[in-house]
Amino acid sequence: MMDKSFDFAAVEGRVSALWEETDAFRAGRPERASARPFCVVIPPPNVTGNLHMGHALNNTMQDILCRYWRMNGRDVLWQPGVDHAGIATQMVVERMLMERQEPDRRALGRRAFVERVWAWKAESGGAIVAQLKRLGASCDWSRERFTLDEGLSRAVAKVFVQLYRERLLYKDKRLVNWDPKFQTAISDLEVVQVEARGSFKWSRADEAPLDAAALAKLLAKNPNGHLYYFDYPVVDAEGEETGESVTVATTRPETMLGDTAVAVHPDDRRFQHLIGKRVRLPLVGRLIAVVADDYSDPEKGTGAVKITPAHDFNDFEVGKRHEAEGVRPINVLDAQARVVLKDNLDFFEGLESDHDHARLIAAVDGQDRFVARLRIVEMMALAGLLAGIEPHAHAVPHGDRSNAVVEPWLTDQWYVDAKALAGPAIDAVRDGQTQFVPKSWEKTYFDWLENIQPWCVSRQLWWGHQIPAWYAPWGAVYVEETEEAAYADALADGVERGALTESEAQALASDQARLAETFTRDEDVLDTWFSSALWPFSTLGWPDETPELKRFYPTDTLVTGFDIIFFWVARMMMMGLHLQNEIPFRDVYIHALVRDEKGAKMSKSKGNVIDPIDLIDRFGADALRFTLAAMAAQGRDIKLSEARIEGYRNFATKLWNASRFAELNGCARVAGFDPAAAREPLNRWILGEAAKAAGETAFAIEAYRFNDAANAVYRFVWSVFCDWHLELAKPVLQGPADPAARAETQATIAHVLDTIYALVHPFMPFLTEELWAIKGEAGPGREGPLALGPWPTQGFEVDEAVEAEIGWVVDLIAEIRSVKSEMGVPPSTLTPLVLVAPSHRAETGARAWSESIRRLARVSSIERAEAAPPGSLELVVRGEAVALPLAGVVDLGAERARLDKEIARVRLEIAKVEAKLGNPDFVARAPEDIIAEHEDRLETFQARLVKLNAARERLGRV
RNA sequence: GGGCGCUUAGCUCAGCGGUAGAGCACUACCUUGACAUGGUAGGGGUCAGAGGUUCAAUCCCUCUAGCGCCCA
Repeated sequence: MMDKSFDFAAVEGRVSALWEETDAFRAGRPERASARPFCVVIPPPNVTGNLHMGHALNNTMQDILCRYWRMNGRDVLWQPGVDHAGIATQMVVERMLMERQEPDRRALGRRAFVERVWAWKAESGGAIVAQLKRLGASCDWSRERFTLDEGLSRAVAKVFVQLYRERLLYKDKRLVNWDPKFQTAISDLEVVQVEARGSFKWSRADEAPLDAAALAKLLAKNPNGHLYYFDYPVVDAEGEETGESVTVATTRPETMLGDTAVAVHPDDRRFQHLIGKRVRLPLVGRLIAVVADDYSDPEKGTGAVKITPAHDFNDFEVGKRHEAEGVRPINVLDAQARVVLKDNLDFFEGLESDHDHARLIAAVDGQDRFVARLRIVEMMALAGLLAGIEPHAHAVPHGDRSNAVVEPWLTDQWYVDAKALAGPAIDAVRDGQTQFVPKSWEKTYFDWLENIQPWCVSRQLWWGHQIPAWYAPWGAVYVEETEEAAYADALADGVERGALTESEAQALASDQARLAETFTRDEDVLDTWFSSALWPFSTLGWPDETPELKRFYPTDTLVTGFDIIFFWVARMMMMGLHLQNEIPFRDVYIHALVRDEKGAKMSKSKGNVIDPIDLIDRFGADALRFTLAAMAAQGRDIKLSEARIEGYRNFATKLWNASRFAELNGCARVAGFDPAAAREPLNRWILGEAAKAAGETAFAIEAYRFNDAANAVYRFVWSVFCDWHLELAKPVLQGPADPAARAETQATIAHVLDTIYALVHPFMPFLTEELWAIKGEAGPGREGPLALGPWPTQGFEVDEAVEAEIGWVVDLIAEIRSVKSEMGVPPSTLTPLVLVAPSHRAETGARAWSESIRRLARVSSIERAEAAPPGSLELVVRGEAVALPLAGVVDLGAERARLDKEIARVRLEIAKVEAKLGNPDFVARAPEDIIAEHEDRLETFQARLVKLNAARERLGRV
C-alpha cells in the first residue's frame, strides 16, 4: 500500500543508490554497443565551487537531454568533472593557512604549498560533485575528470608545445592587466569595469587653498572618480621655461611619474605651435616631448593628454608610434602596485642628477599607488601646478576575483595568437557545422572572435599547469612536453651554439641535480581556461587515441550560459578545430540567467542568493528541476519564485496520488497489453491523448524548448489524465460494470501511468523512478530502471470518433457545472437533465456516459424531450440543446440575463466573422483553409444563436 | 558611443500574421470514498505609445518612451 504522499527526502537517496547499483549512467553499456552515441561534456565547475542556481539550471537541462536520449536507446556519455580554478583555489588555501596562522605560501615554498592544495582538494574539494548528484545529474561518474589529472595535464603540455612550434604561442613583453592583490596577470575577460564618481571639487582660480585632508578622507573611501588638471611647463631648446604651460588631465595622478610625452591632436589648432617642443615633467624634472597623435581627443579634458606608456594600454600604443621622439615606457610600480623610484634605473635614465629628487622619493617611494596619488596631488598643489580637481565618472578595472583595482603593467607573458585560431572557429558557426540555440547568440560569438586580442595564458600562480619552458644560462628557451626532452634539447643546442663542450654536456646529462640548477623551468602556470578549452577531447582520453575519443567526439550538445561564450565556448571551438580538425560540439544551447524573484542578479554581496540545495531540502530535487525547466523559455531570464516551486512540488504530489488511486483500484500492469487493441472509447481516448503528449514532449525536448516540454507533460498529467480520464473511469472501476471493460480500463490506466512516468522522468527522475519501481512489483517484471527507458514511442492513431464522443461528454459536464455555479445552484443540488430533441449520437452518448454525467455534473436523472420543459436553464453543447428544469429553484430573471449576455457575445462573434467573409479582398486573397475555417465558425455560431434565441423566447413567456 | 534584448491578466511568463493563453495570486462554493500539497466555478487584458505594410497585425517594418544586459 502506497503512502499518502510522496516523501521525497526518503526516496531521493534510495533512487540514487539504485542508479548507482545498476550503473544506469555508464556510457558504453555492452547492449548499446551498436547504438548511436550521445555525448555532452559538463561545463566543469570550479573545484572550489558550490552549487548555485546557475549550475542547477544548467545541469537540469543537460540532464533532461541526457535522460531523454538515454531512454531513447542512445549510448549516452555525460562527461563530468571539475576544473582546478587557479586563482580561486590558491586563494582558498592561502586564506586557510592564514586563518590557521600557519606559514604562508612563500614561507612554505612552491612544492610544499602545492602539496597543501592537493591535500585541501582531497579533503574538501569537489563538494559540488555531491551536490550535482543530489540534483539528480545522470553523469557517468566513473569517468569523472579533473583538469590537473595526469592525462589532461599531458594534453595541456602537448598543446602548448605544438602551438609554440607552430608559432601560435609566444612570449612577449606587453602590458597586461595586473592584479596587485594576487600578483598575477589576468585576461581581459577576468576584468570587470566598475563605475566610479567622486565628489571633490577644487580650482586654483578660486584662490582658496586645497583642503588636502578633505580630499584624503574622500579618497580613502574610493581612490577613483576624479579628474586632476596638471600644468606642465613648456621649455625652449635650452631647457629654460618659456612661461607657457600645457594643462593635462588625468584620473591617475601617480602615473605622471612615468610620463614620457604629452600628446595633442595633430589638427588641434590650440596646440599647433607646441608640437615638437618639450615640457618639463613637474616633480621629476624630465624633459618630455609634445607629440601629435590622433589618440588625443580635443573634446576630452584639456585636449592635451599625458602619455604613460608603461601604465596605460592606449598610451603604450601611442608610445610605440613615437619612439623616435624619445617616448618610452618607464615602469614606476612594483608587483604590489607600490611606487618604486629609488634604484629604478629606467626612471633615472636621462634625468639630470642636480634635480632634487630626494623630496619626491621621500614622499612616494615604496608607497601604495593610492597613497602616492594623494601625495603627488599635494606636491603639485604646493608647486602651484595643480590647476583643479573635478568629480569625474569613469570606469575602473577591477579583478573579478580579487576585487582589487587592476593596473596595466609591463611584463613578460606567454600569449596565444588567438586571431589565427579564430578564423576556423568563425567559419564553423557560419556554415552551420555548429549551431547556437537560440541563434541570436551567434552575433555575440562573432563579434568577440572578430575583434579578438592575443590571449595572455600565463599566470603568476603556483596552482596549475606549470609552463613547459626551460631557460638556459645562455638565454635560450626550450619548450618541450617533458623535462627530459627539454634537457636533451638544451644540451644538444648548447653544444651546437658552443656554450657547452661535448664533454660538459655529457657530464651534465648524467647529473640530475646539476641539470635542474642549470636549466630553470618557467615559474608560471597556465590560465585555467587553457586546459578547459581542451576539455571536450582531453576528457575523452586525448592525446591517446582512445575508443571514447573516436566514438564520442565531436560531442552533440554543449549547454551553458551566455556569460561563458567568450571564456569557454569560443576557446573550445578554436582548440577543437585546431587540434582535432573538427568542431567540439554540434549544438550550443545558451540558457538564461537565474535571477531572484524581483529580477535582480543573485550575488553574495546583495545577499539575495538562493541556495539550490536548500530548495532541494525543502521541496525536493524534482520540484526544483521541473520549475527550472518550465521557466526556461529561450531568450529570457528566469525570475525564480518559491511559489512556483511549491506549485510543481504539488504536481509531484498529484502524480503520486494518481498512482495511489490506480493501486487502490486494482490497476495493475498486464503483460502484453496492446494499446491498439483497446476497445473502450474512454481507453482509446486516453491512449490517443498520451500518444499526442509523448509526441509533443519529444518534439519540444529535441528543439531545446524545455518549457514547452514541461508544460505539455504537466497539462497531460493533470488536466487530461487526472481531471478527466480518472474521473470518467471511476464508474467503471468502482460501480457495477462489465468485467471485461473494467479489466481493460485497469490495464489502460497502468499502461498510461507507465507512459507518464517515462514522459516525466527527464524532469522528475526521482519520483518517477520510485513509482516505476513500485508499479513494477506487480505484473510483468521490469527490465531495468526507468532511467534506461524505454521512451514511449509506439504509435497510437488518434481515434477521431472517440475524441468527439469524449469531448462532448467533457464539454457537457463542464457546461452544466458552469451554469449551475453561475445561477447559484448549490453544488449539492441534484438536478434532472433533459436532452432536447437530441441527435442519435447525443442520445447514445448520454446513455453510455450517464454514470459519469450524474456523478460529475451532479445530475439526478437523464431524460429526453422534444422541447425544453418550461422554466428550464438551457444550454447548447457542441450544437446539442440540453435543459435543466430548475423552475422555482433559480431566479429566472438571472437566467434571462445570462442568456442575453451569451446571445450578445455570439452575435458579436457572428458580426466579426461576417464582416470578414463579406470583405471581397479577404475572400479573394486569404488562403482557402482560412476561409473555410471562418465559414465553419459562422455556421456553428449561427446554429448556436438559433437555439439560444429559442431558449430565451421560452423563458420570456414564463 | 556601439550592439543585443525586453515591455501581453495583480505577479511571473508562454504565444508571434487569421477565435488572446498558462502557472501563481484573487473571489465564491465544496471535509464527494487518490489527492485540501485537493476539487468546482469565476473575475481580470485598448497585447507600452504612435505611424506604416497587409484582405487581416499582439505578432512584420519605422519611430517614441521606459527597463535591462553586453562591449568600448
